Amino acid sequence: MPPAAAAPPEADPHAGPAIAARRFLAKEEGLAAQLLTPRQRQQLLDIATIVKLGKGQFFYREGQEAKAIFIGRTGAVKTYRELPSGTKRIKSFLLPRDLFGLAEAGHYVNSARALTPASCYRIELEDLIPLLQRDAALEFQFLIKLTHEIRESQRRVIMLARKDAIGRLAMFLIMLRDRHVESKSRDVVPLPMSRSDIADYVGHSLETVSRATTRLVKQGLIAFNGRHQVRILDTIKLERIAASV
Amino acid sequence: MPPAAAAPPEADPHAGPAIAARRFLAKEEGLAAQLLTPRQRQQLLDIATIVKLGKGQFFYREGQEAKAIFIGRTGAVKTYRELPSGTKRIKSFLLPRDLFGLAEAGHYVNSARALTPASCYRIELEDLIPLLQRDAALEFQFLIKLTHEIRESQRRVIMLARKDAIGRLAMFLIMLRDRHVESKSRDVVPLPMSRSDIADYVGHSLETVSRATTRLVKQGLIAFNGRHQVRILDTIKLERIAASV
DNA sequence: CGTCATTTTGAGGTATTTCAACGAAGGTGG
DNA sequence: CCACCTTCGTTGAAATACCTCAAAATGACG
Repeated sequence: MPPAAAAPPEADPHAGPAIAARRFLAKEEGLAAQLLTPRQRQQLLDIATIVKLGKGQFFYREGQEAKAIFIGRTGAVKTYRELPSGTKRIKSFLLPRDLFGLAEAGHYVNSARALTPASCYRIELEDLIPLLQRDAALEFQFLIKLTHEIRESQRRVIMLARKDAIGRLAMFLIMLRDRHVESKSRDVVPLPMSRSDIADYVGHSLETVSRATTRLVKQGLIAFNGRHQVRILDTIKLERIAASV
Repeated sequence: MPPAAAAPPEADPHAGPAIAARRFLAKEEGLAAQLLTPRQRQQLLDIATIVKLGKGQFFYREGQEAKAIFIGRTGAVKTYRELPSGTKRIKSFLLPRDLFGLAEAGHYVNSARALTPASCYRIELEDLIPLLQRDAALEFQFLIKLTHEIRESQRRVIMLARKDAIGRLAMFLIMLRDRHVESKSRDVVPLPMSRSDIADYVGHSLETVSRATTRLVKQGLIAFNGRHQVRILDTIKLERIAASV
């Protein structure tokens, strides 16, 4: 999606919430980071600390008191929830610029763990809330972020509604590619998560995902550079598969 | 979920957005209608018209220009999207108090159709936007509504991740029961939608859903009063099935 | 009360899951 | 730096569950 043309939220001091409403109701596109003014960005940086974690380490765990929110900076993070049965359900994969750490009733509802060495901005709620109180436009940017969550969730519903393994995988790959905007070659997509994480996310067994990737490779649509990097060889066909709902 | 204890948003005229932020970040519970002050409610009623439609009629169709939002009043509504392949994908079922008609780029992204004779409040964006501009707290109530959408979407993801038909159906029924707060007996749940709508929603074929309901009936967990009303006979067991992820 | 759409039930085909074993990769310690 | 060990990924075969096609039964509606 091309970024929505949007007047800077701070153009009119009274416009913040109002524009917010209009945007929400119109479901505008746009990542918060892209819409932040330089000053807003600086304000956030001023109160943010940078947290660097090694692969497998936790930013926070399910049930802990939620004192801060996080924004991806480098690397990749997954959030998930342990289920009574012991299995875990992946909730989402977070890349740079993604906001995570939203809580329910003051506690984190899932755990956030680094998939690769990762660094994130950590912003204490204690510092953030007063800032948002003063800047409705900035607050709005956070709300925009939430709409992002809605959309991701809905895309995932569409994906999960498909019954064929290859279709789901194709959608997953396309989704990942579209989120990974790091210039370079658009068709080389990093796959920082494990196959079993993918399986969890797309709602199939690990083996099924493995077989599906193998089939895509054999059909010449994708190729692997190691296990954690895919190169999309035939975008057209892959997109066709992903779109053929 | 019990309604969140919340100070009236209008207590402090400047508190609107700030409280909004805190609530969002803390993911408080609560339906907009429950949090609206009498005055806000009246303001909305003043600009709302009531639309009554017969079963099967459309509140709006996919692609139409979005000029108004709707809030369920009586009856049930479904929103769905036609897919290129001709099948339709149910996006959600709307009950009284539910907000729907959010647009993307000024147009409705799905169609809204009455499942039963239904009436809804219709609020023209033209009238709503200025009102929201004046009342940040009211605006916030609309945003709260959106978080509701996030949550429903996420619950659905959990449901779709399950692989067994009975489990999905059980979750669906519990979900519906929890949304249908109409006092009376909590265990009699109206099922205004068709089996094929359910099938679409839970991501299975119509026949599979039918077989799953039959099995639940034979196990004595539920019983039907006609096709559009279920009575939950064994809440404990049904919830156990729904929860056993 | 009859017609039509919806739902249920049945049987066969197919895709995924599960169980199991093998192979590859990554991490650790010697 | 290599060897070992553990984790992760691939592949195979059998079992299971769902899907599709088809026909009968139920219920809705005029």
